[in-house]
Amino acid sequence: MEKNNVRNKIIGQINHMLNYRIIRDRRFLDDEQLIRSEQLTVLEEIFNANVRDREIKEISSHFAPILQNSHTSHLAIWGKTGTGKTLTVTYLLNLLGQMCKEHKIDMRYEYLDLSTPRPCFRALNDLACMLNACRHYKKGISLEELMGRIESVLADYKGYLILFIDEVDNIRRDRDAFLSFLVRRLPQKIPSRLILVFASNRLDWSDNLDPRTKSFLKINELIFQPYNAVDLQKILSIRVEKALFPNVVAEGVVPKVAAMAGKNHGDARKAVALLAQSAYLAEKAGTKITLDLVEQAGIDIEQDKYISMIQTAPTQLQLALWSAIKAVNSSSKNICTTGQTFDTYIQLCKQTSNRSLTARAFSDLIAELDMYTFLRSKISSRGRYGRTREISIGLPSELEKKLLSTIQNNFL
DNA sequence: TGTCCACAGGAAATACGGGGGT
DNA sequence: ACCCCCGTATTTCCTGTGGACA
Repeated sequence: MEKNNVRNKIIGQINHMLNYRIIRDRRFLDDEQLIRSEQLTVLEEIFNANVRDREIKEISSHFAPILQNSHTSHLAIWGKTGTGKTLTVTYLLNLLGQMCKEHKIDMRYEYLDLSTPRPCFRALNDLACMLNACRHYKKGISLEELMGRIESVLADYKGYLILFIDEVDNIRRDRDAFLSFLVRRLPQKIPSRLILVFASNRLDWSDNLDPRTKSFLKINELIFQPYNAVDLQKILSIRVEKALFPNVVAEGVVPKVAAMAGKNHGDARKAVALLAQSAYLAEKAGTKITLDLVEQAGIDIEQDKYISMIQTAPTQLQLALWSAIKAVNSSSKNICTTGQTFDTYIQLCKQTSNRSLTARAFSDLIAELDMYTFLRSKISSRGRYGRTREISIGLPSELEKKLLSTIQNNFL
């Protein structure tokens, strides 16, 4: 009996799902899953919708001289994440590559992705690998040696060499060494005509640079503005068309998604993520994508952000949040002081056999949690009862519970 | 008006750890 | 393999502070 019930339920659910399919091709809701050529197709459609016109114009006119066999300067690109720097430049350089082929001009282009921070050594090593100069080394090879190898593989190449360095500001430590190699040394050692393209999401990345290096970079600057709501709508419509079945999107959904993403940072990736989550919810609920679902998706994403942030946070920060939640909940007024929280923290450290930090360090942790809005803390003076932070948790209780259980799981 | 609470938060000292040089 | 160096995390030490209370 029981079994049959379950069976029927499952079958019913599956049938229901089949009738209410929303997502046709999930991959188009997540760029990571698209292969290069598909990414470029999507991008082409976006460009066709007149998005990023100004930037495209600038970049192409910057590189145009190559086709007449004359030289052009380096290029620095600035823009926040999700403004399409990487894709746009990659696309244009590919195109340029084809055009050069047609014009029988030697052009080679390499893309160095520094989206995860790494020291000078790694960056150079990666660059060398891309140029087929050597394999990956952990260590045991000097910077000098690496540079030498890079130079020697390029020794015979006389055409244009375009190096696109993405997220330059991610080089820790001797950024100067890396850059001055690229900017000052490399051009002198190799016969090719070197054009550097730097991308970064910090406007000030070139500020604390060796002035000599800086002056060698006769840099042309180009700024990618965040997408506005209109651009985002165009981008989203393309995704809707590719990823979803027809007629599953309610009136006004796309503008709403665009508006929500635009209000934040104009980050296209976030907009697409929001659409994806809405679609997922709709499929689960067996309805069209409605405005309410978009709203819910926004909340989900927001909450996920908190949870993944705390999950990847250092253990001490997790403990601090745990103790803050615990202390606040056990207090009568839902407010407690730094001292109370710290006491709770010490207990928790004992329980979970973790080393505990000093009150001073703990106070910094609280400040950090406050900064990331995991909690509220405001300094208040209680006269002879001292001066302290009044700590309270400002999160929705559902999220608070989720956070708490995530943290606790980490300490099992 | 002075005292004193219970911390905040700055500065300097010190511990730590990973990676480079030899 | 070993040592050194440097950036970061944490500790130590310290000065500052607003208002209740006597």
